[in-house]
Amino acid sequence: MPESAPSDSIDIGDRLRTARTLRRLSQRELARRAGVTNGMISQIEQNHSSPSISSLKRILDAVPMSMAEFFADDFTEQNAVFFRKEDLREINPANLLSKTDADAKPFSFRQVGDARNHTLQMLHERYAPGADTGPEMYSHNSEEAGIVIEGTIEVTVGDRTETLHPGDAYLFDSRIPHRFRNTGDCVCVIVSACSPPSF
Amino acid sequence: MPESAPSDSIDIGDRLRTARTLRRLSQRELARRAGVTNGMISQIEQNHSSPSISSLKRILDAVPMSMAEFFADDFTEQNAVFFRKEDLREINPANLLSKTDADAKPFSFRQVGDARNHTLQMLHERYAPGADTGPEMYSHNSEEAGIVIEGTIEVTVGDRTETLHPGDAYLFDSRIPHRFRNTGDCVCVIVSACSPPSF
DNA sequence: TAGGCGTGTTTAATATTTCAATCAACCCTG
DNA sequence: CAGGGTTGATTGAAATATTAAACACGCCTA
Repeated sequence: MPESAPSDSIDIGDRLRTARTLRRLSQRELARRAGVTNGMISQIEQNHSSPSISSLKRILDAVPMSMAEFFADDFTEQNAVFFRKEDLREINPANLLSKTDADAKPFSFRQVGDARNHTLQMLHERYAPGADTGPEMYSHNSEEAGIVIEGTIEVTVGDRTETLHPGDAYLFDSRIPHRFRNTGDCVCVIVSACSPPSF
Repeated sequence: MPESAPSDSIDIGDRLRTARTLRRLSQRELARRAGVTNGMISQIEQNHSSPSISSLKRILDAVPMSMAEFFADDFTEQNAVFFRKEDLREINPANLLSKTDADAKPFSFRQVGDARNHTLQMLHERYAPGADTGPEMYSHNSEEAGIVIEGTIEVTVGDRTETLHPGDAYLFDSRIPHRFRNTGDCVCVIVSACSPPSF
């Protein structure tokens, strides 16, 4: 009757409990959906029994969560729901090596969570006055959208150009060449989303 | 006594057998390393029993393979060792949308396998005459190296510039700005490696 | 405070996995 | 062809997972 998982083994119990509580399911509710007993869920979560693959599969299907997700190394991070401002990760490659603060750079793209684990990528973007992404050669096969929060930005998509102000928004197929230019004299902030992720 | 895995379930048996034979292990050898019986391996591979997590973990540790790898969706591809020329995937974003053959483009980067699953990325690169990556803004935190196979290429790393000929090679920290230009009049082919992967 | 409803946990019975041993087939080599 | 090596598959006994039901606790309301 193992009480806690040995160090070289995965703590199945903890993982299952985390997965379950993240979805705000009770043991009974999850058990009902999975077609197993609540007692079994309890035993597994306490590492009092090591479920068979078929059992774990049925349970995870009810969460729902894939086996691959369940056993992924960065389990908790991958399932995070809330992110503090300072936890948004800068993904503009040009900013990564520099010691100077990203705020001093022409643009900064801060990503919510880790897009590699999701089909939706959300960015907090910041364009300094004069910043210009240039004609975008990188045309990922996605859709992207955004809303201007602060400042103004000139957006070019295909042959159409508009200057957007706070509250304005855009939505287009990423395959169309696109370009962002801050033609104003103050910082522009945008919240954008892209699906599937482009980085 | 289930004979074959139902469609909504994972074929554990097949996966384990694939993992085992990929490493050229016999059921008995794997069993010995894992500290289980060969009969058990046999039963699992035939889907005559659904192993407990702890058992599967012990077995996979002996392969060795992580649970996450085992349950990854692209199981066989991820463990591929040999790749035919035509299976190298183009990763130059500018080439992906175009219907015209990548060979007509200024550059083509063909990746061996899927770098996302590895810490080493190898590319078969092709530069048309006049092709120029431009001053590389993307400075990933990696090391990269390459050998020129065919043609000539002018490589700039930091403040040093050299023109390399077949057989010549380079090795540098990717954080240093770098640029590749084909100043010759014929195609240049390079085999390069990068670790960790940059795309 | 009693009663109902919600948790998660425990327990004895049952179903399944796992072990140890055996079986059957194949490939060598003498 | 016999003998010893390998391989993977099978079988009844032992160990373990899973079930169904009871248990214990907290929370609300009458």
